[in-house]
Amino acid sequence: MTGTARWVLHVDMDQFLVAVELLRRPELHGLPVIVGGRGDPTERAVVSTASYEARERGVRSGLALKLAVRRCPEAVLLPVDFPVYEAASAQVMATLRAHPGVVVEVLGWDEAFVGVETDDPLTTALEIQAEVLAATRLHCSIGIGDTLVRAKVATDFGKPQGTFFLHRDNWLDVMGHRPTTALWGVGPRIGQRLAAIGIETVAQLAASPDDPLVAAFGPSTGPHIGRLGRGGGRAWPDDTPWVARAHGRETTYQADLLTRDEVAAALGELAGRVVDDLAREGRAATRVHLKVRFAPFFTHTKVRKLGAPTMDPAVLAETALALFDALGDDRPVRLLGVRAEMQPPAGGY
DNA sequence: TCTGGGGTCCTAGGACCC
DNA sequence: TCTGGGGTCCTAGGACCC
Repeated sequence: MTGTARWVLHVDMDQFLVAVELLRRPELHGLPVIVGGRGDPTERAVVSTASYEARERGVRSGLALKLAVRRCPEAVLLPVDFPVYEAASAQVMATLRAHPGVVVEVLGWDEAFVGVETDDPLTTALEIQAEVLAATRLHCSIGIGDTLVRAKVATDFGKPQGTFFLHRDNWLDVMGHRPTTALWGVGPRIGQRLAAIGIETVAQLAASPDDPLVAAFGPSTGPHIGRLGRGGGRAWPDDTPWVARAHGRETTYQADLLTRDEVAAALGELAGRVVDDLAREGRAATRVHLKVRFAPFFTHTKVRKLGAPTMDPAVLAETALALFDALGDDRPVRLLGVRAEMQPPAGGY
């Protein structure tokens, strides 16, 4: 037997929300299916997940439902059903943790990093795919890498229902010619700013010294982006239980809010829900954030430290309304959000 | 033409203190 | 009257992720 090594598997469920819906609606198999909002294309909402058939018609996550049905009029539209997906997700994660000798770091509803020590990570990946399928009747793709970033990026090349390897020896062969935005953690804005300093591709980023990156992005983000380009960074998952830093609630209103009274009532309702979330965990708020999107398109965020940590929804709502008034803007309100940062638990995060 | 709702982490710049 | 360096806290906002 050859020596074992540590590998990171990135397990990602295929078209997760749609796949869960197909379990209870098998007759929809092979059809363009879209899960989003309340399933009503006339409402303000976006696509959460589209089936592969719908993706072929140009429907993507984040696309407005109105536009999605215009692109794919024959699509079957389903409302988002959170409790069902949460239950399926819990089943998936429990299946991963049941594999002998693994360390599991959950990334979201439908994905997780799995650390394994083995001389044959591909066999482990195939075993995990089979175990998840047997337990949940759901398919997943698995990226295998020697770092978290490489495993995460690899998954897309394995979709659907496949696997893909990315490690230090093939990273630049596979990724070098691609735009920097192909990296996990490099979005359109950072991509633009990299291009402005002459870095267009992953290979160019990987070859860049830290200095210009620090100058452009700061002492922490700069070197971090450079590491992303080399596929470097953390090489082992962290299974420490997750502790929330903040809780927030936001709502897009189907009809814009036009008066201060409407805004006040909406803030009271949002603040009440935030307070419920905090109370459930026995946590105290330290700062309140208000997010407002005016019609059309303009987002404004305000932050204020509370005089004393509070879990009184009236105080939270008053604080948020004071912040709103301070904006001094009387345009129609399309979205409101209230978020509370929380005191760290004893012992810190 | 229309853009959800839940989060995380980082930076810039000003205030304030020693 | 003008001038420091360093540190910390706070506000406001940016960017990214699923």
